[in-house]
Amino acid sequence: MVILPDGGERYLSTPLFTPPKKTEEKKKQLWLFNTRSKKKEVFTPQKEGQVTFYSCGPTAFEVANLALCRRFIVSDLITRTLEAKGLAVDAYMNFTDLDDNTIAGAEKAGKPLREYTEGFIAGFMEDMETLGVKRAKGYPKASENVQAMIGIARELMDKGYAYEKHGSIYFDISKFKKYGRLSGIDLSKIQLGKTVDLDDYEKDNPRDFTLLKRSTLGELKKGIFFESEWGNVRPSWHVECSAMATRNLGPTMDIHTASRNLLFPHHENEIAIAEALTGKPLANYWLHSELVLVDGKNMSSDAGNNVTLKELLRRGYTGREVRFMLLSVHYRKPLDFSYRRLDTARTALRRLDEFTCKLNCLPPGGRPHPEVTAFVTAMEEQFFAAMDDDLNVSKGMGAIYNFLRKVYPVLQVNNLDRDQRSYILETLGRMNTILNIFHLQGCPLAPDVNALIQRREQARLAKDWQAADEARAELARKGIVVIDTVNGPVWKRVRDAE
RNA sequence: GGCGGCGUAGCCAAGAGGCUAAGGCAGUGGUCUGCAAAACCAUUAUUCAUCGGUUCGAUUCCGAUCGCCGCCUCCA
Repeated sequence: MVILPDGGERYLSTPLFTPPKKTEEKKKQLWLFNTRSKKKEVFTPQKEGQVTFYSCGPTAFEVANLALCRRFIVSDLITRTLEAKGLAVDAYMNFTDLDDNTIAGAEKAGKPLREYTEGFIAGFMEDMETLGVKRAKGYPKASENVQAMIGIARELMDKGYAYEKHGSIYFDISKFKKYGRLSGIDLSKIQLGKTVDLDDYEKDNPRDFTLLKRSTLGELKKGIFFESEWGNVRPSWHVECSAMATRNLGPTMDIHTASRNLLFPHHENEIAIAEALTGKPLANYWLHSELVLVDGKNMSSDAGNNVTLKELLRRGYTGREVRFMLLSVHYRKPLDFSYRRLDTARTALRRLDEFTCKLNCLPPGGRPHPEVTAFVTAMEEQFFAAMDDDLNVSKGMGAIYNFLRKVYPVLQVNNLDRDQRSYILETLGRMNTILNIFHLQGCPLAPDVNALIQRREQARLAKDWQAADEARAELARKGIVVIDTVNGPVWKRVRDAE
């Protein structure tokens, strides 16, 4: 329930506050696009009030690029939206620290595997922090769950879903009838060997995938191997995710998410492994975010058009600006990255900051505006309705900008009282639990800064422009910009650290 | 070849069978201002890739065409 600063008598009679109960309930449901059904579905967790959530994590062998960042910002968006609805989210995200890439990378870097991957994991966590991504409950690592993976292979062998060949264990796709349902792939029409050098494998059927890979000589020498009844092996990516997801969240999780490019074959294989064992769906809702492009082409290190978050930070952009840019396109649409786009996000964000800053700096003594409270309520309603509609951030931002346009002129002439001001800030705060892009904290005036601002004001009153400009220059040296408004000066930091 | 997706103003981006096709950025005009910077206000698509069809009515549904993107069991 909304707390109305003036007691709300005036507004309680408006239609905003008297919607029929039923439609209100209906509106509050969260609709998510489920890849499995290719439709928006009402989200209902298995256990009331609780959500189990798994997100395919990064491989610890390269610095996170924007495509990866987007994936986790979307997963953060989902988590935060669920939490804003009062649900407790059990979120897990894995680290793939044991696979061809990490082993090859460590080899090339001349480092022990663990030391090599730990470096990337630490860098990744740093990136998530700068992007304002909430921490998951757990971050399982593939290398620390190998016994469970070997156990899965054993069980699949027992159930007749897997076979051994030359020391490697493969999953027999022909035994799993539901294979391909999530991605809608028709195995008989697939072009074999399109991206795989089939000569490297000894599978019965090229469509089968690896569960455990026989260790190579090089791996044995480095101690990267795990003993099993079939000899020394290491697990494949697919069995890793399957094991870590079910181990932490049970046979069926509410939501499994990652980006589109993992849909096939990875998620299909993950499902085959898990469901062959349990007979239960691996996840009730599959959510896939779209890719990040550069000039219309998929961003990847292979394509040579990689842009990392760290590179953007080096260029002076903030994590917040990157987050805002990545958030501003619907998650199921590709996002074409460009610096122009990032600059646009920066400008838009600056305008939002300007608003909250002015709101915070507003001198007391304003008079209540008759319509503002209704504007705020409308914005909040529209915003959360947009989020409930498959996380439509663009639409939600539209509600915010519309609000801004109505309220700015009011703010401009200080026609807001204290209660209205805090009502706006509280509402933005609620929306910010999802967006995490607003700067809502007040402008605490450091005494020396305050003194300078006062000195400048005195000088301006006395029309001593030279002294006024000196004070402004002094403030600039401290990284403070003063903006003169009809309500007096407003100040802000040139660059907010975050 | 198979599967999936996209094409809305200079750029970005929502939308949905019929109410003025949200909003952002840039542009233009104005207000404010000692200067400066910023900000605020106003304004910018007879039209939604093209061509057909369904319909009283489609940009929204269906079909075709053109263009672009992703995936097709290396790895992630």
